[in-house]
Amino acid sequence: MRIGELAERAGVSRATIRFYERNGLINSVPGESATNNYRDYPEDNLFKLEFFTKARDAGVSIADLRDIMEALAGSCDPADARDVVRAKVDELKARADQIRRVVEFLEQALDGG
Amino acid sequence: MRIGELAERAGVSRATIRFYERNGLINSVPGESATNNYRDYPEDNLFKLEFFTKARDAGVSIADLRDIMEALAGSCDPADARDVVRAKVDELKARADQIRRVVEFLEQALDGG
DNA sequence: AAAAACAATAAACCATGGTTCATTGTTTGC
DNA sequence: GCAAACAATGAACCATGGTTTATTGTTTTT
Repeated sequence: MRIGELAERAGVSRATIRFYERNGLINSVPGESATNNYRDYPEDNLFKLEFFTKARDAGVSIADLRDIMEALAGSCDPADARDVVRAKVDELKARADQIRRVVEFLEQALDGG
Repeated sequence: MRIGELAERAGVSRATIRFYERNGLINSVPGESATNNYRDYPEDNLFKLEFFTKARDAGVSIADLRDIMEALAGSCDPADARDVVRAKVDELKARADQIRRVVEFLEQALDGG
């Protein structure tokens, strides 16, 4: 599909898609038309973008997403891939814990105030 | 205490303290010396900075921290204050949920891969 | 066929959250 | 009393994560 359709279906802007592509998060192939150089974005980018949006919301950086996608794509040793992803998972869990502590503090402040 | 001591005890840089102060997160008073214009940072800033560090780590923005501190300082209606803080708590809980979902996805990817 | 919408590319721009630098003045340790 | 460390101020700088703005060319709509 073309970038506009992908953008609309994924709920992100075309500019964001291009930005992600520049940063290696998604990929496109040359379109089949000979008269233009429009790119074709395979269906799986839709799924990826949905994940990226959630993950970005959860505080995962672009760099981390790139690492994760590269690892999951199995470009290298699967054991290495697991390590990369597991490390990110641990970071995320730590972050969730941190949030829990902050929430706890704020709720105590509410009760105490 | 002076900025250097606060910085060291709170584990942040002096520049960060000045940045936070510019942004209304902490406050200082003029020092007692007549020969300089060094500021004095009351003890409670130490506690605040520890909270800010945790909260920033959890993804709370400077603007949110300012709102929260203003609300907790009880500058206005206590009911309003509760609302502000409760709203932030809800946001943080949503963020934690989001992280949980991302972690779940990544763990499934690990199991599936 | 002409206007409106879409696409590619590059560059500039923006907010956030700091950090670094330069300058000037103060205080402290030796 | 003199260098080293500390403080205040302001401005510049940096990374991150996008968004906006040309510019040029293509396609679709009417």
